[in-house]
Amino acid sequence: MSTPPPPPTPPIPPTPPPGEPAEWLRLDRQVCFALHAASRAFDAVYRRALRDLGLTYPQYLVMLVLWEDGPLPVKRLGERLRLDSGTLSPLLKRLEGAGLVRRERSARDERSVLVRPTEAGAALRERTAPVPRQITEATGLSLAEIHDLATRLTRLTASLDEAAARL
Amino acid sequence: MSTPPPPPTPPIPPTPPPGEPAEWLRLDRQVCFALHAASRAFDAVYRRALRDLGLTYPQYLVMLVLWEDGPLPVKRLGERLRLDSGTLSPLLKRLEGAGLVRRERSARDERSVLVRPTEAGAALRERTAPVPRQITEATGLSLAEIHDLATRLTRLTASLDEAAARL
DNA sequence: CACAATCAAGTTGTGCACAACTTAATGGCG
DNA sequence: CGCCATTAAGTTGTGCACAACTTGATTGTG
Repeated sequence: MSTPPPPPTPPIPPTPPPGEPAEWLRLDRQVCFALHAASRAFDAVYRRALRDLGLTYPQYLVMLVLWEDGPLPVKRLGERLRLDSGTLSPLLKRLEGAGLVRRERSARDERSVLVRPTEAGAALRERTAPVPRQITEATGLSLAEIHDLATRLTRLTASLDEAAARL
Repeated sequence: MSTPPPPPTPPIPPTPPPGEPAEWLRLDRQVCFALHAASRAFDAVYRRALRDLGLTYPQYLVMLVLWEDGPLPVKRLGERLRLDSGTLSPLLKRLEGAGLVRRERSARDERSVLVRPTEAGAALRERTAPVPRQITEATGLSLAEIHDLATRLTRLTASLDEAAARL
């Protein structure tokens, strides 16, 4: 290894008051560092929780959607997960290589490719049962807090999307 | 571990309340999707804000640290940013190729490499002045809300790190 | 009907992130 | 002193994410 795995030294002062416009730089730094770090920390926890199942975190998200919604065209999968074909195509190819999904071109619309869990893919669902609990426990948050956080983040994402469209 | 009182908690979620353990799966899905999506949305906004400067978001974070702290060895940079040499080495090589930093091996400790902004790198700082404001505005949040969010995320990251170490 | 615009997937190229490994310098301890 | 564990940085390989592009099917409009 090259650097400490979890020796987090968040560059954040103990109690920085939210204040004047001059604080923008510092606050911007804080929130972007914090979100970036949180996202990577989440990834790390999922990686460990999923490693025995042979799934990466994004692959797990794909399987979750397929388990809940059933077979979907790549397009819809991308809408659900906010991912484009440039990301999904190779990811799905790997899932197919692992025998977890099948891809079949739609007869109705030859452009569309339906992604469907295989038997093995469906069977894997049971083995993921302990994962959500592991994750929620790892957050150290109550269910109410998790729910609140998810809600805030969803709203934040909507604002950011809107702003990105204007840039 | 229970976290301190969920601060103001101004916005009550428009979605159903958190409930029993049976809700874990759904909540886990919500929060992991939400955090993943928020992180990517943030990246997208930064990407657009920084594109005329020729910086990626992680490169910008590196420059921010160097601007604030001055020349640092790769090791310390990695501690600040939670990144290891496997990520930093090629990133720094690109920054050096762009003429924004110089890397010089320490005479005192031949293992260590000091990263130092060049003139051009220091000059770039002014051009990034509008970025923090653009980002904070894109979030649609008040400074107090941003501060609160950053605090929560930092705590969350600490919990996740601790849990990851146990897995 | 023809044909241009649109659309779904896939491909290519760049960059980030991390695990596992290598290399070289350092420091500690007998 | 001599040797070995540790350390810093870099390298390699895998996978995700996205922009820009290609290919082939479909749709809409004259």
